[in-house]
Amino acid sequence: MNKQLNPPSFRPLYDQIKVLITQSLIAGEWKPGEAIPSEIELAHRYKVSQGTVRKAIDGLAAENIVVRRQGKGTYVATHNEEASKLRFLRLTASNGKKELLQHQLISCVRSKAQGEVARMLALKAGTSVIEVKRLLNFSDRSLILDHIILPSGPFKGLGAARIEENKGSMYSMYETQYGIRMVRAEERLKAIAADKSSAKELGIAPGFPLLSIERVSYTYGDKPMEWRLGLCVTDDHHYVNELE
Amino acid sequence: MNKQLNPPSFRPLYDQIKVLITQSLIAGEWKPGEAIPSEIELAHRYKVSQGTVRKAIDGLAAENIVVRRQGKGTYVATHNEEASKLRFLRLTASNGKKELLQHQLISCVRSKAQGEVARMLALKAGTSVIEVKRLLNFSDRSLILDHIILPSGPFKGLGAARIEENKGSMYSMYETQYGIRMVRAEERLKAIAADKSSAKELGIAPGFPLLSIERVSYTYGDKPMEWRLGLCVTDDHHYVNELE
DNA sequence: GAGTGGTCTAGACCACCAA
DNA sequence: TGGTGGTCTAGACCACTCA
Repeated sequence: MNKQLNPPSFRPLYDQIKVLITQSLIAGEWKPGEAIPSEIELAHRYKVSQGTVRKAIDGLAAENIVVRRQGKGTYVATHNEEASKLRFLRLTASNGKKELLQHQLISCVRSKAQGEVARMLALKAGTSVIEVKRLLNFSDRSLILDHIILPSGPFKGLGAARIEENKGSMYSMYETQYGIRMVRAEERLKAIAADKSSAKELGIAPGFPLLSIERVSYTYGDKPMEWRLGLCVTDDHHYVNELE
Repeated sequence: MNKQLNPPSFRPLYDQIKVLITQSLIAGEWKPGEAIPSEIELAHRYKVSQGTVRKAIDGLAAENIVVRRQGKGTYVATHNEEASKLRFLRLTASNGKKELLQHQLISCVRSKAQGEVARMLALKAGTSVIEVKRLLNFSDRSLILDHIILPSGPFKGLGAARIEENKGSMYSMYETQYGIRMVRAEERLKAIAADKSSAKELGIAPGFPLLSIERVSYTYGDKPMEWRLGLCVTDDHHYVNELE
């Protein structure tokens, strides 16, 4: 009868709890790798039942923001563990063998955000950014030429030295040095022909087909924080994907 | 105390219910597009609480096997709806425009499964298969050269005529004509140079970089049912992917 | 208004982990 | 043995759809 015609959108309780927990995460109340309070504790804090907190945490776990460990507790997800360090790297050897991965820094300079990249990172054109170029070597063969662009505001002090210290594990470094955890990423793939300079860096012939992977990574609250273009040699490697 | 040392693996009730529902799905008790019984009804049937059935269905919904519609019921997912017809097609125009998609059949012949493809489809080498080649045209430009291989057992009677009848919507045809719904797929992407024959079909120069997408699709119970190799022209298109 | 899925609660019990 | 997450239940109530 006297209901609102357009109820300003119903919002489940567990969703609101999820937001509250996310805010604490952003505020740094619990850092990557640490445990968050138990479900019962959170239930008391937010004055809801354990089941509701549970459902909120389920959502965070589904988004890889948090990791549950039965019998132990719920932990803030991290890129530091060896297993999840390369979470976004989908390139594997076609023969299935494991490989040694090394990085080789080419350059790390400051510059200004421009055009498409500025737009994708939601920055005004001209904003100061850090631009990194590097090679990734798989078992001593250079297979990926990475071009990474970061807003220099949040990544103050990031330079060649820091990158080397962290052995090229960028996502791990973002977390430990800057408290910024990437939650998800969007990629656009296409096949291109290697231009002269890329060919030289990768040790292949110009015109060689390369898999171009453009990636934008997002942190909590869906804020874009990293743009990356990887050019990959895929003669004996491939990019794996699971469709559901 | 007197617990089993290696409890033959604990299996939650809702998981068992999920299996039971899946079996009914495989048996064809409810066909794609139809509604399955309500949660309460299923709860009675399996002698469990509604919450448990609910969790089972949650799992099926997460795997896109089933679709929930609040206030109406739960439906067996289908590829027939216009929206989900191209669920596995990730190629979009770089300018974001919508495009008209048409298929153009090149050939459809019977042959024998061999080597890698036989292995990926879990078929013995020499098993009879159906081999389809076709072009996909985006707004009048040929962009994908598809090579599809299907076991001929489950797809009896599949030929050029059937494909044309269904206007090239393969997944939709598998469902409506054979009751086979693809649940998930695995893809391997790489960049290659177009060979002579592919270049001719696609109307490009030999050596032009192509995005090669090899896909194996699985039906209920993780049974591989289709192998597919798509060669894509990506000069003004790209493959989109979301990493979580 | 009846029926369906969606939310929320409260409480019991199970499986896992660590001390 | 105690604490944590995981399962299961039973029941109340809410939001959506459709006749």
